[in-house]
Amino acid sequence: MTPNPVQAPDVFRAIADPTRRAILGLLAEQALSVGDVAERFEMSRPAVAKHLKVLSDGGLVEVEVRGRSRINRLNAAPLADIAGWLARFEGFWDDKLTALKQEVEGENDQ
Amino acid sequence: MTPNPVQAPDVFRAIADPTRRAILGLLAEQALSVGDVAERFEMSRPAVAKHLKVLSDGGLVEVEVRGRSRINRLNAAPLADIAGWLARFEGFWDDKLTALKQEVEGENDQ
DNA sequence: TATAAAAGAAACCAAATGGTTTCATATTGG
DNA sequence: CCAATATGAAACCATTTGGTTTCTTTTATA
Repeated sequence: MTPNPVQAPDVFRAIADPTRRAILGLLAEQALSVGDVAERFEMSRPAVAKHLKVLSDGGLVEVEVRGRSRINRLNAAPLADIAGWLARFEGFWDDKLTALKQEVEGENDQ
Repeated sequence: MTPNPVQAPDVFRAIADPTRRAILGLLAEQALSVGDVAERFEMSRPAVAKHLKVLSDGGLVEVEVRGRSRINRLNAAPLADIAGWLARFEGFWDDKLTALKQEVEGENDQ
């Protein structure tokens, strides 16, 4: 009967949009109110508020109601779902990119 | 001249759809023709073909034309872009989830 | 050489997405 | 208390998305 469709909060969908990824980048630096986030983008506040809703539906943003403003705070934990999914494919990355990745990680031998 | 606008092949968008993620999982096991992929899903072949196009636009699938059939092969390399983006946030993951991720990674060999 | 198989292409559709503007509500400060 | 502030909510819109069906083209093969 599939009793609870419940709409799996889709973190993959949440990060699909570049604006939302930029918002996450902002929130990684500091928690911000809706208005403060909106100031940094060339779109209306309601548009930004919708993006924030998608992000909080995906569990990536937590909202602290503080008087008349809502403070949006990054919760990166759900990104682990994506990392977990990616891990399946790590064996398929080609040598060049594996090397690049290792360089980035500071593991430069040979 | 900005010679090649080239439409940044959006790998984030490519993996946003669960059907497309499932297709990538299939192709990780073996390269498949369009029809072979479509057989595994409860949707029409053209629908699957469209998903494959999004994946190849995102660089995640390479097509080898072989007679009248097109063999679709996983190219996981662009997933490194996602891994790179994720790396920014690794400092924000809590210990429990880091442990979970490592567990998932360990399952690969079994 | 017909015919069947594999896929592409096009037209179409409903729903979701990403944006807008306008209005309503709650909270704070003077 | 009243005005300004911060946000939510609703209505609306255009485009994209994810799917369909139907038709065409290409290629292999009996």
